[in-house]
Amino acid sequence: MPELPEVEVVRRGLERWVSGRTVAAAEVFHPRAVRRHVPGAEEFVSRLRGRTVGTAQRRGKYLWLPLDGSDAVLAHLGMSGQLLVTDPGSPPEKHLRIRLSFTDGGPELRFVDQRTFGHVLVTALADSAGRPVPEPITHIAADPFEEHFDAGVFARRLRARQTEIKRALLDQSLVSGIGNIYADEALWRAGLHGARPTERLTGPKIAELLDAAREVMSEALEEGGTSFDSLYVNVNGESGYFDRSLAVYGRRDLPCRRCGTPIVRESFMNRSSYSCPRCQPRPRGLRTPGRAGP
DNA sequence: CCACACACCTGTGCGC
DNA sequence: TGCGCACAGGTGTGTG
Repeated sequence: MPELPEVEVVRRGLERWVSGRTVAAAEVFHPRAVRRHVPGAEEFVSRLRGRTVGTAQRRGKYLWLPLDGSDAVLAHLGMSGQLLVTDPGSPPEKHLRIRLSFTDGGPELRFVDQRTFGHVLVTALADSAGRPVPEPITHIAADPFEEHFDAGVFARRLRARQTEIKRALLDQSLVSGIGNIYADEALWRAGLHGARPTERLTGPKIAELLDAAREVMSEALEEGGTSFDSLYVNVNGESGYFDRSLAVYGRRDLPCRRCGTPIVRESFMNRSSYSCPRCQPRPRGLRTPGRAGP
């Protein structure tokens, strides 16, 4: 379940191991892995041959490798995607989907993905929110660590939404990089229940929430990325498993680290939300599912 | 334009 | 032992 910190760990790995090298050949082992590459798998392969990779880039949960010229290889890891740097001769992984070899005969880059929610494609770059990004992700908002991220614009757009705060945090067109785990953690730090209506949040509270999101993701990044199962592996194949910094996620019935109240799990958007019922009281009245408004 | 439900996937763990 | 099912959940698409 890679979110921003995990993806950043992968980006750093790509920058170290892949940037500056020239692709000798690409192979696609599963068509679903390149389903977003509109011209098809064969074109994907021919488009990559002989191209030299620039400095690895990231926005939110998306990664890309600029190519000489004006396009880039774009990747999203989805739920279970991994980018592995491996010895050229090593045996194929069970869920190996794409392999890139390089002209220097050095390590290969492999895209391995069990659940096939992730994908890779080659695309042109376009301008978005102050910098060039791959065309298919121009609708993805800047993440909170980008230089051009505008907290004022974020607060204004957030309050204009008629929705709940956790939904908004997960909306990558509003702010990118935050997934289910760090959304819960940021909400806990800010003392907000995920069902709080966005329209009634104050400017200072939104700023506090944004700071909390930045903090929790920075801390996870320092620890090498967080993930809740063994599926997430960084670019060198090492597990990014780490959960010491998590205060609520996956901690049902365990004591809140702030007040000791047992953490509760609630179902939300077909997934789990964890919160402290004392530190993060559920809003009363309006837009509580199954209840009439005042 | 906006909000939301749902499809897309596979492996794991649990109850019966 | 094996079967069925809930669960993990990010994103694009379709619907109202």
